[in-house]
Amino acid sequence: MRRKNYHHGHLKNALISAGIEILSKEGLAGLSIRKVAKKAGVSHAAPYAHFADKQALIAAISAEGYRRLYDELSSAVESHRDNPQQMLVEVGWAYIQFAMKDPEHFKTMFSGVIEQEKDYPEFREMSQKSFELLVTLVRDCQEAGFLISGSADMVSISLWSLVHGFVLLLLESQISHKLLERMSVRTMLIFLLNGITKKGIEVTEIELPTSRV
Amino acid sequence: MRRKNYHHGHLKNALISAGIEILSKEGLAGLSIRKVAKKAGVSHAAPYAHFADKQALIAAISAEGYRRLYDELSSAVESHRDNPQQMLVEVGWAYIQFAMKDPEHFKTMFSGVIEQEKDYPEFREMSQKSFELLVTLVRDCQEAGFLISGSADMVSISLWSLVHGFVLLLLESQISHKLLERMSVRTMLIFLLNGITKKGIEVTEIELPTSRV
DNA sequence: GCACTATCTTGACGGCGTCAAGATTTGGGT
DNA sequence: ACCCAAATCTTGACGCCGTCAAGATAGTGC
Repeated sequence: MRRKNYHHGHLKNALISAGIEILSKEGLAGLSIRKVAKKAGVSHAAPYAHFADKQALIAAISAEGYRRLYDELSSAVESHRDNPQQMLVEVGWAYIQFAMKDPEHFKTMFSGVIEQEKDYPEFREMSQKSFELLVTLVRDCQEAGFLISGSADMVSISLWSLVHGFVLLLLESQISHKLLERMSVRTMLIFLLNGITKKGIEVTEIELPTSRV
Repeated sequence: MRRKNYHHGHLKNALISAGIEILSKEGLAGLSIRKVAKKAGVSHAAPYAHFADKQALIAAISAEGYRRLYDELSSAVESHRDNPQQMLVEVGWAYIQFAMKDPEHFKTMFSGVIEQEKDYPEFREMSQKSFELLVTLVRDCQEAGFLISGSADMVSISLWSLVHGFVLLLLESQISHKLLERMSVRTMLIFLLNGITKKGIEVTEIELPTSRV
């Protein structure tokens, strides 16, 4: 892991890791190639051996984010194979927790990359994988009969839009403070999901003041 | 309107206008104080007489965005005072059109400003006004009996999250191309809204290939 | 062991945000 | 009418930034 001589060895990954750290501490505006390079222990132009430009580094950081998000969503699915209804809640909850754990990384994934017609294949591939996971989940829920009917693609977009929009409004402090005092984020999620499920989802957990996020 | 002598006269507004133009053409990354100053015809440090730093300029640009968004939403409401159901659709549609007309400006409004504990009063005030417009609309729809029941605040957040998330995914090209070929954005909006209304919303307009957005 | 390629360093360029010092204008109080 | 304080704008400077070109160094295949 240490830098011995001229060559680093795993510089590309080191740069991505350093970038994620800086991003989460200082935000996208504070992320610079030179800082990333310094953190990885190389000179200021070394990153250009691995990334065409700053955009490409941000794309790689975003792709890594999608990889982590996919893992979180997957394990939420695995933990509730038997109960599609709870699975839906837990996947939504995992999405929200992922976003709140590292808001800057999450926001960058969805607003820092796509410009012009440049293509970042790994980026698009990982994002597609997550969406397919959601579509499968929706189909299960529809077969179980408690989710609204309609094209699974469109229902998936509904769910994704709903949770994605909600967490972004949350991160941008657009959800009123008063509301957040009365209700935990998880309860809000359940309210949101209840809106587009046929049968209501039970609020199984009593909301305690200490559990508020 | 012209620059005659030393003093500009309406520099603050000129800077905001210039900023919006640059933002919409070159994106947030391409927005610099120096470019804005040049476009307004003043020296590179002149903006500092009106804005504490770049953040403050971006906040002002965002606040102006909220002002315009509020106008759009208001006139959508005014046009359909008699029919709450259609009003809901048209307000959502106005939101989407606003975002698609100037994506960079819209995205900046929701992801460029809030950092640390800084407060930009006009920014928050305009955003709150728009939300209150939505809450009023929701109450009307609930009284008309076709929107799901529950706290008007929470239902408003549901609707806002849904449409906001959807349009952001759209702008970030996260909605699959195949889907967009089969369905217009307006039809998708109606599908989304159908999910959380009691009675379905009629798709009154036949979707023609040429009307696809 | 040699040539080729990938990787990394050094140095330079213009653009950036920001600040300090000074010039110019405006406006209120007398 | 005048003066002075405040507001507004210019000029010049600083360090940081993204990027590129030239060159140094290390690994790789023959």
